[in-house]
Amino acid sequence: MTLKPLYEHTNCDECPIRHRAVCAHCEKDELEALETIKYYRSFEAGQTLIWSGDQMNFVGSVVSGIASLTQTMEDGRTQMVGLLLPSDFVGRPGRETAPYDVQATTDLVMCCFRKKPFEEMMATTPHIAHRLLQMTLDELDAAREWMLVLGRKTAREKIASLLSIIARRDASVHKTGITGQVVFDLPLTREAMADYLGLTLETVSRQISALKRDAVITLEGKRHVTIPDMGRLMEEAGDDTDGGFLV
Amino acid sequence: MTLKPLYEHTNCDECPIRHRAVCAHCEKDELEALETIKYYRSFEAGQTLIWSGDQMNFVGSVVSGIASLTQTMEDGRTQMVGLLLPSDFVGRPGRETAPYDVQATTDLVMCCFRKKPFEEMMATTPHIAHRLLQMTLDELDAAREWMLVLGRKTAREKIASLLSIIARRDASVHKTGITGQVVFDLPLTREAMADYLGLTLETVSRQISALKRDAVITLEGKRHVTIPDMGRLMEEAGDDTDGGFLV
DNA sequence: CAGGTACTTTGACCGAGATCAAGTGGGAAC
DNA sequence: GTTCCCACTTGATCTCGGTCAAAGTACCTG
Repeated sequence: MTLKPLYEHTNCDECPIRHRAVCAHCEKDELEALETIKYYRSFEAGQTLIWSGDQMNFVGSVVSGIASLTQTMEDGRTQMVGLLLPSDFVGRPGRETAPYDVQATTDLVMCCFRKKPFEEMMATTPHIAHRLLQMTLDELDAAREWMLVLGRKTAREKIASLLSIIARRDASVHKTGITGQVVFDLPLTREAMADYLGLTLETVSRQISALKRDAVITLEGKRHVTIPDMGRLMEEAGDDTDGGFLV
Repeated sequence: MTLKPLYEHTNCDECPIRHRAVCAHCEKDELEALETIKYYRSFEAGQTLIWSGDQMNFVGSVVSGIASLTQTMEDGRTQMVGLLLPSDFVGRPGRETAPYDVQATTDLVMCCFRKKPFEEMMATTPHIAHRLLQMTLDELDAAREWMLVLGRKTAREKIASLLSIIARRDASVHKTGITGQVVFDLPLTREAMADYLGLTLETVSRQISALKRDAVITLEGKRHVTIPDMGRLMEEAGDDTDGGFLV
């Protein structure tokens, strides 16, 4: 259970998520103020950072890795309600307790701020509050997109939707286009995908096999995915293909 | 198609949603500034205020009635992704085009602001921006709550969840407790409920009949609902009953 | 009052996805 | 190498909710 520090930078200038995180619009002096209240934490894959109902005493940004927000019913049924990628924000200023479990889906590094000082900064630093509003509105859009997926799409469309989102995000990070073929590693287990999509892991597995059989995707091992034709995948996802990819 | 003005007030002091809307935290002078850019509009039940993809040239608050946000796939499958009650905010500052259809589910009165001036005010009026952030975070929570409903609950639990939410909101508006029996009118058609819950209208109808048969609810006519025991309904919804009702 | 329209209910049947139950494969520990 | 473990795959069967179809009900209009 030894946690090696996976991060090499300690100041914001070298921060890989600097341009997208809550602090994106901060001026030099604001950034310096933030530096005084920030600290890094690492988590191992599978760890729960925060339990639903817990006191939240920090907020922060995902620096690397993936975190997920999960809701669980008494009988054990679980639904993932958020997938937090690098630069995404964790925590809710102005609220005492966490409404969901927050888990490290992969090994994870977070840039944390103690909650109180951060809230105080928000009040005095419009750039932070404004950026947080933008990010929250984006998350709300993403959540509503998922409501369509959960409520109305078939299992096959759900899988295709998830793959297409991961592929597009990956392409945008690596700055490769999304016209030709896209290659990436699935950062989620079949079970995590099932929890995200409101399916069982068996159905996830079956549908991935079906997409492979129909040459919509290619698999090397269980996790390494190649999408030969993004347009085809988007069709399978039931999305409008007439241009205009969001994000 | 004559639209009678359903609102009687024109200044913010008498506004019924004054204490909950975006303008809730505004000082007198800020309110006066808002008054100069605001105007009221009425819509009839069924009307579409904004089509997905449209230019949005106003934002605003629901004063009375109910509006809904809807996403539609090419083949006609639709999913409601937001239910906007009085005081809820419509529109997204900083974005050009609407991501969803906005429809009047009942007759509707909106307090509108032209978008440009409103965005300018937001930049100069921290009370508005801050309130909007709060409201957006609340909506995000609500959206995530719905993701659990859509992804993991049974048809019966879905209906019970919807009824419980409407009942609790109604109780909070009328300031009646939620311990004894709760009485309200369903503001949605069976089809709208189906679109909200990711079901068909037949299933909605059947499950409502079943809840009636099992004495979880009582119906007078199609829309007038009595909940004899809120605790029982919450159990049927699969929610934690151990206290702590949100909102 | 007759007829129309919009909303709702109910029935019969079917199929996508859940459930239950074996397997398979690959990496790590011994 | 062998064993264990865990993530994953695949098969057989069942079931909840969807689909198709037919009535029923309330309200509005002429």
